[in-house]
Amino acid sequence: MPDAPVTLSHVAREAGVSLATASRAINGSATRSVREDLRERVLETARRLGYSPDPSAQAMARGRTTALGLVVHDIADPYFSTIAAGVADAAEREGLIVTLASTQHRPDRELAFVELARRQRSRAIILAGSRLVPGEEVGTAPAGHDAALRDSLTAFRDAGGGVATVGQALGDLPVVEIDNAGGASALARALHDAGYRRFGVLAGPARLRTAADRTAGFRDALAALGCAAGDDDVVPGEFTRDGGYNAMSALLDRAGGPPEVVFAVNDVMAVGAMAAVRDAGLSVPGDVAVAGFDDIHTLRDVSPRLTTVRIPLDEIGALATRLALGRTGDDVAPVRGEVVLRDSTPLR
Amino acid sequence: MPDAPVTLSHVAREAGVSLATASRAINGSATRSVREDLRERVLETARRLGYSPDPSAQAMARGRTTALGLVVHDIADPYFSTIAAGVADAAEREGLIVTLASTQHRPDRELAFVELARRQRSRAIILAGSRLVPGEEVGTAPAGHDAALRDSLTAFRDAGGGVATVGQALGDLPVVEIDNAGGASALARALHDAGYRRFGVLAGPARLRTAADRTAGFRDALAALGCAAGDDDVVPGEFTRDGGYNAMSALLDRAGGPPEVVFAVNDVMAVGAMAAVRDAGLSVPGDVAVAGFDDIHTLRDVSPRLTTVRIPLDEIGALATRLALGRTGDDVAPVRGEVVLRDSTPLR
DNA sequence: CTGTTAGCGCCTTCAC
DNA sequence: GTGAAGGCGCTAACAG
Repeated sequence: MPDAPVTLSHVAREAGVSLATASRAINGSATRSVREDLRERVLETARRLGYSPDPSAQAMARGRTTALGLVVHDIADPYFSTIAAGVADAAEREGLIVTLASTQHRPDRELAFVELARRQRSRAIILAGSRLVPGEEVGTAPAGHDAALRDSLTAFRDAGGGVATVGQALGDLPVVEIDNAGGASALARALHDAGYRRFGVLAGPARLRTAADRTAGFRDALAALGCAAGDDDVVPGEFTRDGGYNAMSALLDRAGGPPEVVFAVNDVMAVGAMAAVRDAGLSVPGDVAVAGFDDIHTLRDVSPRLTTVRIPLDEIGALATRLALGRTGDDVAPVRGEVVLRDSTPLR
Repeated sequence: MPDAPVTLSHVAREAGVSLATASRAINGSATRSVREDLRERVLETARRLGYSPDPSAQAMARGRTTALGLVVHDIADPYFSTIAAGVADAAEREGLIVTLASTQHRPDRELAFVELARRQRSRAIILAGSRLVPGEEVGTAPAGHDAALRDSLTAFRDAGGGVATVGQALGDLPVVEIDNAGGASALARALHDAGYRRFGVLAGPARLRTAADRTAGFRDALAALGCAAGDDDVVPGEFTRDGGYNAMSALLDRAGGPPEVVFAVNDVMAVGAMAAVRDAGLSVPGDVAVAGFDDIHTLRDVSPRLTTVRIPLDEIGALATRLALGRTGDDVAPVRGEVVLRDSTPLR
């Protein structure tokens, strides 16, 4: 099976028709149509010759590609890989090719990839992962990063490209808006109902909106219930297993003993936190109860089973894809979390 | 910021040079070079006009793209997402764009994507995920599937494309060869050393080479030690959490009581298996010890901590990328597993 | 060293 | 309904 790239003109010649007819037969022009028998013949020889169109050539002729750019913070993180699975599936259904960028949490790479996708004339761009908290844009996040991203994506959109962000809105771009604050509030209330009164929070990275919103939602609800978590009970950390481990360790080392229950702002951190509790010779939930956020599928079976806020990550990818492609009426797709109480936070 | 795609000819005209010179200045042709002052001038106007080349046009003119195709069974599976992270990182370093295909375990989509990547003139293709066991290719796997895949990839390679497979070899294509059988054998010996004598195996899908190799490696080592697992003790199942859960449930329902230790051929199944044990009112490792394979990072903290065979998944992605790009001398990169004994299989 | 000229593979007016 | 011809943006021989 040698590789003499069979082109449209091969097919046309072989089928005894013109290039134009072959083209119209194979992807059905909007304006012109082709006589049935010719169409048949072209399709048949195309199949026989193993023809398939060159995406680059089509892209150039049409002025737009068939690519869908997906930008995530870290594809190894189950949060993102689950979303990516949804995107990949929906994109395949739409006949689009997914180009993936895993930025490893470096905002500059986020922007660089968006620019790349733009000049590649991608069909659409999906930007997953938290935006930044205004004013906290330091270090790896150049000031104005999100603004630059917004401008670039807006220009892309004005030029006819599809855009969707996942998490929180960026400008007035289409968004799958996750109710992080609301979910965390609901969790706080549920834990309060379960009898907990002394709370700790593993707050994640302060500069990430997602982490900040979950933390704020949780603390606000607690305050409303009259048992606010003090600042000492809120420990920042990375959005990772180790971040959760370290933050929980810090909380345990604190004078005054551990809180009754600790809310880690995502499941991955929660699992790290549980490990820290055990390594300290304590037990979950005996000594400290633990709750997370996301309901990551592969983490659902940790022991004790983890209380969390379920986010339909698998659907979010498909939703974002539809949104980016303008398949939905609205430009905002709200997604709510659902509190799932499990063994890691028994009634108290 | 409107989006009037500025092309090379705009830049050339504006800089007062020919199209060819502009092209050479911007990309640096291999053969020709450009006078310093002209180059300077072209680059400057390019920057000023916000020019950036159209990848599709370049692809067409050059006959090759800058895309790296990555094919996985399921990007939501941590095994693959970890590999993908490595690939994404290495590809970015090489200036390549990753196009992702998540086939959802459908072999036909695997082939379809490879063909797509070929006609797209991708720079390289990385095929991750298990090959099939010869003779077991039924159902969703048309007979000869792997052969077709091999032929297609070989043709791609002969035409100058880079190829790497991950897991086991496919024809004589470059491969990151994971020693699944050896790792499983070592695990069997380690468990035997730890005092276990009655073994069960959650064997995964019989048609997948990876699952079959791990199962065979484990059983062979046991046989050599004189305490072979009977066929009744080997239960097939899906390569997922639910697959592990169901297979373990079946094992527990069996007359004669559970084995002392159960080897699940991957960590995800092992976690499902643990859940099944608990749901049956038994404990791990008190009633049944459990071991897995892969050492998935996010699963490292399940309780009890999971004994497994560690595979350096994060490095494998980078390795496969280098291999596909011919950055390494050899065409075979062997990867061995390392047994990691943890709390889920205490000394007995 | 620079400019001119063909294409790359396909789509799409435009005539027929 | 069909074919011929031009052009998408860029590169790579070719001349000069």
